[in-house]
Amino acid sequence: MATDIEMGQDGFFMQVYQVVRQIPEGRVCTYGAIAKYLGAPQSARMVGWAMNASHQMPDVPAHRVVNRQGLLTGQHHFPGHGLMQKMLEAEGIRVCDNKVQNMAEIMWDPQSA
DNA sequence: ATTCTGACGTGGG
DNA sequence: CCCCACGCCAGAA
Repeated sequence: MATDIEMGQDGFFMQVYQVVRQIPEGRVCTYGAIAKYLGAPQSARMVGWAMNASHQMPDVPAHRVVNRQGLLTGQHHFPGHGLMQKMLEAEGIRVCDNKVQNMAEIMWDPQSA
């Protein structure tokens, strides 16, 4: 029934959540990488939109999802100020000025998983 | 119903 | 370097 989240494997959102959930600790992923992995490289926006609803999803480390530049674009959506960066740094991720420094090294690609 | 915006990415000027 | 437009889909006004 559609009263609740009936998005199973057919739901684009759900697919995004599952991918994000698989992001290992200390690693980050990009919206585009997820979108591309799902076969929608042009729908990176939807990935971000899905993340917006991710707060109803358990074990969805949205803080590990950054944009192509490695910028913590979703930082403003997190409770508290600078929480996202703090969480990333807590995992050993080097962040500076709201941007992941060694992003290329910690970049986790679902396709490679 | 229409219009705009949005946690993006790519391409063109 | 900066600015603009397109695509993609969903949600809010």
